[in-house]
Amino acid sequence: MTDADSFSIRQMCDTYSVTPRTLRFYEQKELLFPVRLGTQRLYGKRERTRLHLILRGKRFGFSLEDIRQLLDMYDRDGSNEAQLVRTYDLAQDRLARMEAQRAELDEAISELRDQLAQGADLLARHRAVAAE
Amino acid sequence: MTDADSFSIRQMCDTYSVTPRTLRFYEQKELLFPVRLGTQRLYGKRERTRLHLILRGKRFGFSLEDIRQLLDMYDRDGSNEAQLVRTYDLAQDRLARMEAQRAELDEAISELRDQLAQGADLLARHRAVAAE
DNA sequence: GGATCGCTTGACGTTAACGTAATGTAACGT
DNA sequence: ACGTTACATTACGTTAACGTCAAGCGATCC
Repeated sequence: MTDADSFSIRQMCDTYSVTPRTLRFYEQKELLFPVRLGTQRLYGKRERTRLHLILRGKRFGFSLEDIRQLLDMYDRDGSNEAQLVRTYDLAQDRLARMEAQRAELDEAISELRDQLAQGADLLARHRAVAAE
Repeated sequence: MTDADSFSIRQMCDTYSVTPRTLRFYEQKELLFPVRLGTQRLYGKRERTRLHLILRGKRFGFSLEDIRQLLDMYDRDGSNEAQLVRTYDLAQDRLARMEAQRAELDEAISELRDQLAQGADLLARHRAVAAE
């Protein structure tokens, strides 16, 4: 921790439960851009939130390439309007997809709940028979 | 459509937007078990709901192996109690994970919404400047 | 000053989830 | 009978996302 609040690669790995190889891989794929102190990597606040978003994206089944585009969206310059509008549209699209995903997830959850209720029922009857 | 409501492989592909290769692959991995009429595959109602669940699972980032175990859960015999209990526990575990995922998804959605609001703001100011 | 520790950079290996190409056969129209 | 269509099997190829292994550098501990 040379400077202010920078993490070493090890601290990152421990904090986020990933391997060094994974972090270097993400860097190579231009998902992360740690500062270099000599040869070492230093991960500031920005890189940490980025990693957070990456891992979350993965849990939702997005590919790293998808995620990279999402991340790019997060820190666009906003200097020219066309660019800005394009980014905005992209984000809206993404939002719509995530809301759809949530609807589906809700459906899946309630189905699973039914399934569980049936299972509990079956178990109860099974025990009733066994107890006679 | 030889019998009652069986789908051919092509009908399946068209209905669910997958390739024949994918269906055969799922069969090889024991996720689907179409009936054979001679050499042809016939997909009944059961196989169709299974495929539906498979595709949904994929969209949530589950691996095929994960999904296979889930599917097995759906049509267990329930003959012996130990088995039944194990299945029940597994399902509860799965439910917990999905609910966690939903919470995370909600978080991600509201973050994205904030992001969008900021974007709209930036755009508005950008235009205000340009209009003077 | 030698060993260890933590990090580095290649480079090749691995697994999942299919794609693709080659070849074969069963049914069907003409 | 023949060609086309629709399906089949077998087998090798591909991409993403890392794992693993080899070899080297820089600081630190003894």
